[in-house]
Amino acid sequence: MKLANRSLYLQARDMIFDLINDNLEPMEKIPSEQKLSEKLGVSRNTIREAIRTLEQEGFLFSKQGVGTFVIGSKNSLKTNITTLESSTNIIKAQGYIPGTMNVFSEVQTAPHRVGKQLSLEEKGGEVFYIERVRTADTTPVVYVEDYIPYVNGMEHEYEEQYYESLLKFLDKFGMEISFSVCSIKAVISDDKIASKLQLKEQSALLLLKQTHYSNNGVPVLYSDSFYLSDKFEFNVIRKRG
Amino acid sequence: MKLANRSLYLQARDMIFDLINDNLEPMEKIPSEQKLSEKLGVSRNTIREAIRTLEQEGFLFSKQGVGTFVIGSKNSLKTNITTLESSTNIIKAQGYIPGTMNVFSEVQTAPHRVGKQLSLEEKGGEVFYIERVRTADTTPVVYVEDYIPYVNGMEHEYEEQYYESLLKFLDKFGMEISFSVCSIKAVISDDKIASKLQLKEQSALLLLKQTHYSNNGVPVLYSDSFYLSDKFEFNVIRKRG
DNA sequence: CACAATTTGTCCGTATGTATG
DNA sequence: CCATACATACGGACAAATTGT
Repeated sequence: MKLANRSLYLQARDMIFDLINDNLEPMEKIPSEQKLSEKLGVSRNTIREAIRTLEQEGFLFSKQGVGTFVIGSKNSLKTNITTLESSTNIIKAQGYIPGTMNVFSEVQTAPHRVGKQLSLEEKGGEVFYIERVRTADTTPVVYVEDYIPYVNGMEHEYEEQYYESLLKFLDKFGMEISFSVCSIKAVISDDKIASKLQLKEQSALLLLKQTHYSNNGVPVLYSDSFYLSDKFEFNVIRKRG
Repeated sequence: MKLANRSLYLQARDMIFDLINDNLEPMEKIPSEQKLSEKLGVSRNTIREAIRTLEQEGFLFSKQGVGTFVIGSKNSLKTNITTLESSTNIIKAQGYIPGTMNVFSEVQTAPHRVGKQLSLEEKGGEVFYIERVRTADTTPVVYVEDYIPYVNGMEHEYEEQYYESLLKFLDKFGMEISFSVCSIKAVISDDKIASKLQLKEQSALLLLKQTHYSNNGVPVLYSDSFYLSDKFEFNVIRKRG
């Protein structure tokens, strides 16, 4: 009972997801696990996996003895912060056309706080530093500083084609990102950031300080991302412990 | 095989959690599911449930074919934003003594945006409004505005003992909060907030706009919380989709 | 108030698939 | 090719919560 390159429970997730978006309203009850199991021809456990996934994504919640209900559909939930997405996809998700400006990069010695996060203390501590401004419909909306543990010749590989997707660039060096540990802060624009983002007055920025890890648990990227808060909305479902 | 009032997999979770905090360093490998299954005398499925829970809490990550590793221990991870906690607990978690100042409350007509979130359009749309400043070691750190669908006589029940825990107050009215849908923004302090939080200069604030739901999926509380960002750190583990 | 029906939650066992070294 | 470890999938059984009779 094995199909496609997408596991059964993810196929079930997709079907339930479509059901939510096409036929159900927020707070409406979805069919029972038993019914879905029969309807989709998979075991109840597989359905539970699918529902669990949609719960984590913030679309559903379950109540023992009662049922499983829709929290929000595709359109009601914007950017879920627990899902690690490229700025490109985040900009797209908010309905804009993404672009890139003012790219600057160089090989440099890692600042102390960055070296610490990337475990570069012993070795020379060199990083490939990249600075970018991302735009939405040509308006600057995000300023990002990336620090990547330096690999010889890396700077020559970084070409215009990679401006838009750092993730693809990192893949080339066997640094596939799996997850990030993210600290969320609010800051007020200083002169540097105001200039980068072409701000006329002081603005509130959402700062995501992130250490990204490969699927081996090795830190492969540290980044500070400054999002213009009036243009962006991050969401999260918080559950009582 | 049923004990206590805490399910087996949660007991297993607790034991693995202790193992992490007492014996293991970040990025270290924990024993295999098989070993843990034998050691704790439960099925591998139950161990997987426990590990899954700790993954969601941001303490572990697993890699197929390799093992499961520690991301951070209790002390390295501060406030995980995906866990819904009272301000009281958040302040405690950051190492301060919590307090409350400037409590103001009244029954009022719900502002439009609030009424919409609480589905109060039809009925008169009255809410019990509460304004509080929370302190950490007597320094103001959070300003909160709460809106609760009004129940007759509610304002007379709201006494000093509930200043610290709105959750307990809501329990009294059968409005037990189960989860919240939270939108994260950054804002600059305006005159009102500056006065409430006794700020001398413009400050960056982390704004959590939250609609809280009971375990029946009924919205029972809308709140705007303004956290002084230099005092607080919210964390989240973001995983690639 | 008691009881049954429904629905999700927990737990077990087993088997096979997939990734890594 | 093999051993190890996690991932997926099936099946069954009973527990716990809620709702209706």
